[in-house]
Amino acid sequence: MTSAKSPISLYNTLTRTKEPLHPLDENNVRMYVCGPTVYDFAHIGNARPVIVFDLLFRLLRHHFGDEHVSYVRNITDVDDKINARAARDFPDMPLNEAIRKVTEKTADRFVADAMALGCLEPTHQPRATDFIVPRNDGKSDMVSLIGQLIDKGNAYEANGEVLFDVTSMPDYGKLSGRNLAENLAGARIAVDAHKKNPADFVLWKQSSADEPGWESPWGRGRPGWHIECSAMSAAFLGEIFDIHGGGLDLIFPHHENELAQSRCAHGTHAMANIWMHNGFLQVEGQKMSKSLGNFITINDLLDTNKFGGQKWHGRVLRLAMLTTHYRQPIDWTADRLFECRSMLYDWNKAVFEAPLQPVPAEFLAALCEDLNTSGAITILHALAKSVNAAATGLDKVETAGRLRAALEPIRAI
RNA sequence: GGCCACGUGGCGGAGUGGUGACGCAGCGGAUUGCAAAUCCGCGUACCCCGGUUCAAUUCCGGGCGUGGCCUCCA
Repeated sequence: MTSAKSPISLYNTLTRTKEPLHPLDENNVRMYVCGPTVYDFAHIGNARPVIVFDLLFRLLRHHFGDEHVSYVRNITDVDDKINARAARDFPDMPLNEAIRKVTEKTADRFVADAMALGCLEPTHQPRATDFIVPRNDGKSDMVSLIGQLIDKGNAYEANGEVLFDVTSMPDYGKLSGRNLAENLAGARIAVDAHKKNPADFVLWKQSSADEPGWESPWGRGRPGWHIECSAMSAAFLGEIFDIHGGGLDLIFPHHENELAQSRCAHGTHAMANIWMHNGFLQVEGQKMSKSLGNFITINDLLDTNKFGGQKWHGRVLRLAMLTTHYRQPIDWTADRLFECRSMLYDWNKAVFEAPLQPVPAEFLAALCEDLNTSGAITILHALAKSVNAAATGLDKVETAGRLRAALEPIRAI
């Protein structure tokens, strides 16, 4: 009776329903989340998946045991945007050196931001550049994966590129609900002459002498965007794992293509069993963009007065992000931050130094229901109220301990 | 144009086929020397139009609005 846990149920983009989580291996529950491309400081929109999936990571750890959950969040440090940024910011430096400067600085900042937001370090935080060419330890790599796809007839070489042939996979498009034929009929896709099919996407492209490149059977080049996640997820989580997460915008093409690559290369029926996607964020009712001047980085919020006229503690940002269900759109406003700050203030006051109690079951139950953070917050309010209203010191301490358990170890909120 | 979400009280935001979650702000009261803190009470919300139903905010259809994706954007 000690572990009368609620089952965890999660909304699966693949099936468009909420499903109970049945891990392939309860001793190693595996989750992969697409991390940042490190060409610029992470903005507040980037923070959403970081926080949401950290919450899920914590919930899984609580549920299955800290040692029984593997969470991989990659860092994409090879990308043409990075190259462009490096050339812009360090015009006098050799490109490779400039790139390293950009990616290291940005990646460090990202890791620091995530920590400030109360996130645990993922179990593994691989960098794409370490998984391009075959490795000494035999972990999955991009070049080998591409080779397998060619061997199996899912990819072809053309015009110096290696392309994935989408027609080689009968149910390509299932995740994003896209019908290949309809897409083609739309004719809004620029057709590259060397592609067999306009929807075919790049696995490997050649690099010019001044672009970063790695040796491969198809010449010196660099990987396409999607293949890195196929390689890194397989490297740490195997061919099929439990949960794959990311932002809504990644469903197509990124996740669709990742899934196609992995399944075809491995000959599996699935890449991940549950695909989760967080909703988008707006700032003060508007789409966030540099041209509107409302582009705001995590660092701006933590360390400057640019938003709401003051700095914000990471816990306030975390709570603000979780007041709205992760699949809903969220409007990021200063009012929200002020409100969340006062909520935290009230809870912290109620908690004082009470010894920890077990995490309240109702609280966990809310989170188990597809991360119903609003429901969980309601429980916290109720607990804080009980603490304040408790007649005896004993009740007060006990309830405060339960509140503290919800606030601290799980740091669900 | 195609596909997909979403639309709840002043604000934020869950949820549900049938007695108005929860929080913030506001108002009234209790307590308090005053204040703070705390507690109690107060709001008759679910975009519009049809349909199904004894009953719809909740299901179905249409409309309007907002947002997203449609090749590298979380």
